[in-house]
Amino acid sequence: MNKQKKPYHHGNLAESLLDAVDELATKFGLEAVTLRACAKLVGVSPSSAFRHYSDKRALLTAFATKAIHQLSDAMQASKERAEKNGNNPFQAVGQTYVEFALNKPAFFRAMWREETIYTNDKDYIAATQQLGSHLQGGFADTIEDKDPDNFSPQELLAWSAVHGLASLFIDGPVATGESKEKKIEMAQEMLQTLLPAFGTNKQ
Amino acid sequence: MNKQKKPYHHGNLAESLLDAVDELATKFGLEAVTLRACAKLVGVSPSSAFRHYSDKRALLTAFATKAIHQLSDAMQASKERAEKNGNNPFQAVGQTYVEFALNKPAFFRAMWREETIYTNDKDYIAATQQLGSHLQGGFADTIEDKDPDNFSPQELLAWSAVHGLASLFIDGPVATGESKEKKIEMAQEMLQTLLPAFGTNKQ
DNA sequence: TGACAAATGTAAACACTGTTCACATAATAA
DNA sequence: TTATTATGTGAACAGTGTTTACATTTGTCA
Repeated sequence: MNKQKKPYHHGNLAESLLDAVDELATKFGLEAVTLRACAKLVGVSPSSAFRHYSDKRALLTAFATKAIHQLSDAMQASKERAEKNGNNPFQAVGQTYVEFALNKPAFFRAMWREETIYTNDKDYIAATQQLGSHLQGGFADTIEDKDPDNFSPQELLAWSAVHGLASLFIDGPVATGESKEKKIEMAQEMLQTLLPAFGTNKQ
Repeated sequence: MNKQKKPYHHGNLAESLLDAVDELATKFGLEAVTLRACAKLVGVSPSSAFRHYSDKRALLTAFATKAIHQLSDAMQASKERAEKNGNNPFQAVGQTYVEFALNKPAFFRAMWREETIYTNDKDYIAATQQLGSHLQGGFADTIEDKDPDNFSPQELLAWSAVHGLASLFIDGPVATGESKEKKIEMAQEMLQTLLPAFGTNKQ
């Protein structure tokens, strides 16, 4: 009956609150994420959250930042895997982007919410820049332009295509009733169609 | 001093509430749209809204539907203008899509919010289908496939590209500090880059 | 060791939110 | 006219983010 008395101090509340956002957003959607529900889930009083985050918005910003890092890591891994197996990294990375949105829609939504996060937060900006560079990295073998600071029209097109498809899948009227596998297949076809726009028409 | 006594009945409260959502969303963002604020703006008690909308979510659904119709109309007009002037309707329609998001970000956001609107609402679905057909209409001269029921990979690519760019502009980290004109220019370049993906490489 | 300061968690309150319900008023139908 | 329906109201409800004064623990330095 290991009922040990709970200590007054939680230990690492800041991180645990992020986990609570994760769990609630995954289970009930982002709109259902409430400061009080997070606190209850962690087993702590609502006001304690404000010792670690100035705002609910700050908490969501931290969550968005974490989500972006997850996506970055997934893309990086996908790129390396493709290179090792001799596959086109562009296709692989693009597909990973869409797949992430399909698997974790609440995370994907949380990342891009001008109105509910602090988009000028230092860590958030750093995360988006890292994501951008990973995108460019994935494109590197397919798209020639490599100015590391600016996105070329081709790079912007590639990012827009996968980002748009992901958004249309999870929030738009595209393929609403279809299975996840079907959607991934559609993503592959779309990426295939996109290749000729990059001049070097390698497969 | 035309201070006439306000009648007990408003007249067309349902429509006026939509206007209130419009005004508040445009001024303060979608997150600031509150049922009570809408009611106050219209000059009516908060509970009266529930005579016309079962929910706040139903109100937002109606607003989203209206926004989609606006976008549809803008695209239709843009297509006709391009055809009359001998321009590429694809470029015109695509640019209109992005421009709409830039000019009315709150409207654009409101359209695609699985979690805050009833996406299975009859009118909402009808509006999205109309939008889809207008998109296909705009692509008609550029993209060969014309199955009216299903989006071909090329059509999906085209929609994803403009939708993604619009989303990245208003909610993402792309071209954050840039002017609207610069962004429209970027959109044009992106659409130009996209043309080779459609085989028939007409300008 | 002890005293004091900093960090971290709490309870109670605040204004605000969406929503409901009994009621008031107006428009319409019989 | 009367009865019925549609529309708007005021007061209440639970739930929200947030602040404030206070409690408890941890760390620091004599």
